[in-house]
Amino acid sequence: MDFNNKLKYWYLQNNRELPWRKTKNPYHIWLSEIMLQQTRVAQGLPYYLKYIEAFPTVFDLAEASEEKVLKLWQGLGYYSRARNLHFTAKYVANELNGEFPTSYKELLKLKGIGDYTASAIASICFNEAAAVVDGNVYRVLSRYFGVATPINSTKGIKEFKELAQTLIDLDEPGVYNQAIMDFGALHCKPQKPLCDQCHIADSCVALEKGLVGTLPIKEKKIKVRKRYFNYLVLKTATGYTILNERKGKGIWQGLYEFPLVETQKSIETLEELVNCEDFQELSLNNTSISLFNEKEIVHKLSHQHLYTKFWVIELEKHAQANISWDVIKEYPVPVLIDKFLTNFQKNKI
DNA sequence: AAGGCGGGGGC
DNA sequence: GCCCCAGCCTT
Repeated sequence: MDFNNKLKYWYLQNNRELPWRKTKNPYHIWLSEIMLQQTRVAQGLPYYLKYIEAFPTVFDLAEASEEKVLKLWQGLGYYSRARNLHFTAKYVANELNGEFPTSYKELLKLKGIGDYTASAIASICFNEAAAVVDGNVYRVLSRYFGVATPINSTKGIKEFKELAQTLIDLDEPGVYNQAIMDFGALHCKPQKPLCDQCHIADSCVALEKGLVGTLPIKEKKIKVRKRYFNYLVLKTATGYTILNERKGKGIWQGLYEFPLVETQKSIETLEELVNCEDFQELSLNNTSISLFNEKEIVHKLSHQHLYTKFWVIELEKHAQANISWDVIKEYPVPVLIDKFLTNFQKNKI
């Protein structure tokens, strides 16, 4: 049997039952593929179900507010995916009459759709022989064929795409693509792969040469930056606070947060906080300020560690405090803020 | 070509 | 602590 038939045979017996596997509706497939970028199936699945329910068609998604789209995405991370998703939904609904493009080449032009996602949609929905290369495919191919080219180098990306393209099943490209990904996710896993019960182990180069633990090869490690956040949680006597939308390029674009005082190192005293320029700009006088979390909260992103303190500020009124505590949970916020809100409101009762 | 972008889970 | 996850976009 060929490599592709062996994988399809494995898939026949071992595939996961997932909601997006019951359909070829490009809207559903697109939604699932965007959500699963750099995301485990277990984490993405509940979001997929929420989205299908809230936005049954691409028109529903197109008509939704950006805030609603981000709110339902809250917690899934990489929020540019949600913004691009919304942009593309509007484009497909308004410019393409709700019909997704039907080829790899055309799909690739849509915002938020790269090589992987265009290949996935084209193969699954339209039977086009476009090979997907995701983290699973890199691992399976590098091990089975003993390819040591770094998977995140320009050369490696090209090489693995070409190799994958020579292997794809021409009759059922969509099934084959999902088969190799499921095989990578469930069987040829990063840690503790199931080599002793693998049906293609006899022709696996990595197993033969003892390279299963070292392949695939990835170069460059990301550096983690430390940041020190102080959030000013206002509480007016009438029950209002301030939330700001994060703009610009950094993390959490489009999400909301309390007024932020960022410093170069951890703030230890109230006096230090009050002397910060960003604090003084809010002109808070006659207030009572207390530190909510005695122990700094460390919120870890893949490339930043955020050392965070929440300062609760009670005051009579404030010109900018226009968000009622009653509706604060309707705003899309980072997980860091959401966890605080849960704790804060629990303690109050 | 390199860097930025979340959050969770496994070990 | 480190690595990885159905990657993409910007510079």
